[in-house]
Amino acid sequence: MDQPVKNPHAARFPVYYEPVHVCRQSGARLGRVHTPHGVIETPEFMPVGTQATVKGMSPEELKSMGVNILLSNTYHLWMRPGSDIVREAGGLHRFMNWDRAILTDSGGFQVFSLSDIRHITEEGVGFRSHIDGSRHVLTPEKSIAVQNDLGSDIIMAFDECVPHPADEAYTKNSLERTTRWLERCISQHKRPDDQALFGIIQGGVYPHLRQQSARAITSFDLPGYAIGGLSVGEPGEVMYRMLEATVPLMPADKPRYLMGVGTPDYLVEGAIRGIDLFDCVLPTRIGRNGTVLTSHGRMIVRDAKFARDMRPIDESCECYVCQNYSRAYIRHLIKANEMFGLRLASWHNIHFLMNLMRQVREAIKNDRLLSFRDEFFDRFGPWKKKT
RNA sequence: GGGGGAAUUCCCGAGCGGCCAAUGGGGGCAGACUGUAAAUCUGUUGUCGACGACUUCGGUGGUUCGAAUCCACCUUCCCCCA
Repeated sequence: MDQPVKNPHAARFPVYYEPVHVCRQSGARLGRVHTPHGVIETPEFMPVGTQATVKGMSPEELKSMGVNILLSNTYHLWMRPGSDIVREAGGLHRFMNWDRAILTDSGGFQVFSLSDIRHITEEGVGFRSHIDGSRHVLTPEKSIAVQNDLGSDIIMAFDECVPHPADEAYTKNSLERTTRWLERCISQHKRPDDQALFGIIQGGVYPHLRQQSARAITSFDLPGYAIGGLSVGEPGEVMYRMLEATVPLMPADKPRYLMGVGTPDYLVEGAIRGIDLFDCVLPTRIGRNGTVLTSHGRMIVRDAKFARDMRPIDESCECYVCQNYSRAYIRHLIKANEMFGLRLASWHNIHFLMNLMRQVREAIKNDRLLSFRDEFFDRFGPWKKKT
């Protein structure tokens, strides 16, 4: 049978948080997020599969690395193939042959990333399709309806991911609109028994706005909450301060998700500040573009200096890629535009981050996450190279 | 044997008297990438003691104040006719 229920929300929500341990050294928390498609040990990283696939990777390969939850996207699947088709396929899990948990983003990030081809109003966001230029309006109601069709375990409220920099007035106005949109999302949600709706806290780089948003969003009784609008170009220190201003206002008995975060330093620092879930395109994107993660930092394996380097990407890595292929071979494949090279680089990078999170959880369990951070980054070095 | 065309910086290929170290691709080199309009994008790619100088556009001579660009010959390649 299931784990013993330690959380009062278990009876009310399809997704709930089970606390396991709090690191006495850092205050970071170890836990389990229960979903209709399995349990996720947290803190955890979610690979991104925007178009119902983690680019280049099969579900079996992801499972072999211990991936228990991945992220997909409302906007993209709405545009193509259309949420009706996914619904007819039996839902996103069956459509993409993934029987573990799925979280879908609401399209809120596309309000940010497609800023050149969209227009925001109180009603919603008008988009020109990035595929064929046709006009569409994504509203909170539409986003939730699409996500209800997709059938993901965790669905996200429709928000505006505010760009950086944005002035205080704009940020405040936007966050308040995002809060009003949340109410509409909740009203529209038709599957609260098997899909958990998470609200998203905004507020840009202004601590008091972050707090205003956190209070407003968490005043709605939802199964989980996310922090959005960070990691959009602001300095790392600013992001950490925003987390410190926000996380304490988020309920301790519900999952906390930091959206779009990604680099090893942000993952560890986020965990230290009480975050449970992260997602990022980073491992697959930089992999496809020729960069791999190693215990000694980033390595642009595409570079000429690896042409005759027969060592694995990371000599201390136990992943399938490092057990079987050399830097020279992967560099060759990428230079030659062979898809297998893109796959191998993505594969290793996902493994690297999954493994990092395993180590983070182990460190929390042993009350030594701060020590682990220092040891890890002593070798890894800064993400941004000093110039 | 006769007639016509072409040779450009690593490759392809623009340029057809000065604004040309020479457009544009490719390739090479380097960098970026954070809820994916991304197998994408950006920079760079003759040499040097380098906001200037020097050597380059098949070769050799020539015309001109000045040539990758015009002329002559040579070399190589391609096409057509016999």
